[in-house]
Amino acid sequence: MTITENTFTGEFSYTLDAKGRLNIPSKFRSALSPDNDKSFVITKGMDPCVVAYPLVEWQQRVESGLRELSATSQLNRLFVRSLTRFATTVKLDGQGRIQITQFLKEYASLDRDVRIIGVVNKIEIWNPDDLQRMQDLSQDDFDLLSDKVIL
Amino acid sequence: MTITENTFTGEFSYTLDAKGRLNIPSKFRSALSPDNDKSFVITKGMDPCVVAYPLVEWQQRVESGLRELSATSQLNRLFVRSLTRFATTVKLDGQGRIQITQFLKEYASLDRDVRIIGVVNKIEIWNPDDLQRMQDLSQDDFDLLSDKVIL
DNA sequence: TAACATTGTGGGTAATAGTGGGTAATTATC
DNA sequence: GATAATTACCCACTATTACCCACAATGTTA
Repeated sequence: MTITENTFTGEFSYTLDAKGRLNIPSKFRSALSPDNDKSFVITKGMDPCVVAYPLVEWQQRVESGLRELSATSQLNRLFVRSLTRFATTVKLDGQGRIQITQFLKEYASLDRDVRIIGVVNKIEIWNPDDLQRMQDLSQDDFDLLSDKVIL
Repeated sequence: MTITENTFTGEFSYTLDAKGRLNIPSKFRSALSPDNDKSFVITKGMDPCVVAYPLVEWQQRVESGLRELSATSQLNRLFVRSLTRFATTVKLDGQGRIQITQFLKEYASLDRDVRIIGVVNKIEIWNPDDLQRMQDLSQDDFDLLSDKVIL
């Protein structure tokens, strides 16, 4: 399998059932490398959505990054707290679903229908209405960033 | 084999069958280098068409660039989302066909008859009517571009 | 020119994915 | 420590997808 591990793309519609369980798209599950122990870390996104990192991605990129931030700066302390406070490790059940915590459901106003999108190294879980309300990039913004990728 | 790998040229007419499958021209399939694992990444084009990149092309040019962008910047988040949301990795089936997602079919208004064109490092999939409506370049346009390429 | 291989297209069937619900195990509450 | 609430695990159903086989049309080779 040449597909890059722990890399996610695409948008999918799923339903959050009465028990608060949410199916993870099969494509995302198979992209998850085995060392993740079928686990994600879900937390509050910077946008009004839930963000899910593969467990190792969270440990290696996020946690270790936060470790480097000096706690003498109040800004740093607030930032670290905002990310870790609501972070929970969740494991896929036999059917490939995860459990979304009550707090995160409310934060992202997740009801029954949700939209799941892959954002390269992590996954975002949105209320469809909120996602649609997100403004598009202007051409100027796009031009600003277009040297990062070659389409 | 004298053809350059992962380089596509020419225009072809194909049909999207009832199951949403689309044949990829044999010439394009044989131009696809083995490390692509017979896979493309299909996504929304800037024009009203579907664009398909060889998997490694997408990984090297787009994905790796996006990975470097810090998600603490809102602009970056919008940018990454706008590129990955509509991107799906698809693999050729035994007959050399790919599956076009519902969203992309609607976006490019693809019905039964489609036109597939090679655009150097990627492939575009068009509704024949839309493609015809695209105007050709004028001499002025050519002049504007003349310092970019040497023909 | 006849035999053969390749290509584009269609369809049947088995496997998989998404969803829902029951029950036992675990955790929380009083 | 007993009871209630929550979670984890198992089973089940349906729709979709992946895989296989088939065939006509075209191109290629002997």
